[in-house]
Amino acid sequence: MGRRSLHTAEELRELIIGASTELIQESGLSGLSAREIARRINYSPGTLYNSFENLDDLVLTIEGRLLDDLLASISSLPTADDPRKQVHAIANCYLTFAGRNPKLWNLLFEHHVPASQAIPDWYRQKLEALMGKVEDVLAPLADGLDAEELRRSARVLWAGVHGVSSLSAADKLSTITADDANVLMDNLIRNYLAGFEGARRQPA
Amino acid sequence: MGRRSLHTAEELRELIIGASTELIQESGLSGLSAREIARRINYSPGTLYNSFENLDDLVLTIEGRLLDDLLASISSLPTADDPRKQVHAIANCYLTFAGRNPKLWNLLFEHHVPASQAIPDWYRQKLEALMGKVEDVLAPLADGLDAEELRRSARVLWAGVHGVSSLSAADKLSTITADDANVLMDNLIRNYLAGFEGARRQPA
DNA sequence: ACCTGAACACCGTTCAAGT
DNA sequence: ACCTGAACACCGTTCAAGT
Repeated sequence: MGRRSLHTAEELRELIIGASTELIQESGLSGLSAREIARRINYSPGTLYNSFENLDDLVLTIEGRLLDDLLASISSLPTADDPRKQVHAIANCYLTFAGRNPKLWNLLFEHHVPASQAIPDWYRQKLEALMGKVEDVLAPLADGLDAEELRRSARVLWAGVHGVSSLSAADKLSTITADDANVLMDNLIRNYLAGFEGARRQPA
Repeated sequence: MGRRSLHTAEELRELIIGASTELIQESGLSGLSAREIARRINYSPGTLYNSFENLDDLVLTIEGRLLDDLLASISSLPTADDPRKQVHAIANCYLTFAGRNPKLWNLLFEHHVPASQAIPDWYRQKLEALMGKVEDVLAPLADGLDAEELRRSARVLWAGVHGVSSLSAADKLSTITADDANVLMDNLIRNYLAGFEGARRQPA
């Protein structure tokens, strides 16, 4: 039929992202298909390739939005009196965010950019911004620790939060006692912070 | 052509598992396909369905072998004098194991059994055995903690180790300073254990 | 009983052809 | 310039037919 121009390039891009997001929410990354996206927005499959290089590109774009949204959530957290509570609050924010839409959140870890191509710079910057938030809340507790160790610890804590969140969501901790993720998360933060705060007194 | 009986049912099963494992090692779960497996073992695609219900069933079988292998590795670890070193040793074992074949190891977390069907009991038992190992090394440091908290802590620590291992392997921690996973892992265990051991002195 | 190969209902991506 | 739809090279799974 040729050109239709029912939507601007920008609108079309949003249409595609919207349909893809819904598809993933319904049935995960494996449920995403170019042909099904096209069906849902009433365009032919080929059209997607005017807006995105390929499905990987599209998925990476959606991942970027997720990171933005989480950063916004974390940024809008009220500041607590106790710095420890701040750390718990961030972890809780992560947990709530991931729990609100598990399949979408999983995208960040299920989807691997082919080893041939590098992770884009804008993606790395979003991660960096998120890590910065964790460093910020950890900083008041890190008195006496050098910057590198603080930086490292923020990443370790983040990884730990991720580990608890993803394994308990996937039911891969074999928790017969039905510990929910919140309890596990609390255990992680509590114990990790105790060691972190005590690090000055007995250096490794 | 009809029946060939070049291999017993058991041999055929192993052939399929072997080819699948290689395929995953080469190109991950997304590189696995029934047709490609069949090509490699010189059978027709349909034959796979005599040995396995479907690809999910096959993948789950491979996951089981992985868990078995890791359990064996952990079990053959020499006992150290310091219980803390034992914990580090297990984490290191995990890291080495995952690092030796990242794409294969990733299977355990990329692959999700469809929500419709339950995780098989034998799978859960393998996880349980692994968790038991962690509990065992944690126990000497847990004096005064109730069994439930020990159980919980083993799972939290395991999740943390997993988080560090997987995020750093996937380059998703945005570690500009090239901290390798070992350093991050050491940070996690050191800080977590400090809190864990101190838990009796200042209860939550 | 075991295995094949065609069949069915799907994929991602490209690109000549149309407007 | 934008979009289509056919084409190409793939999928997982089933099942009648053959030995």
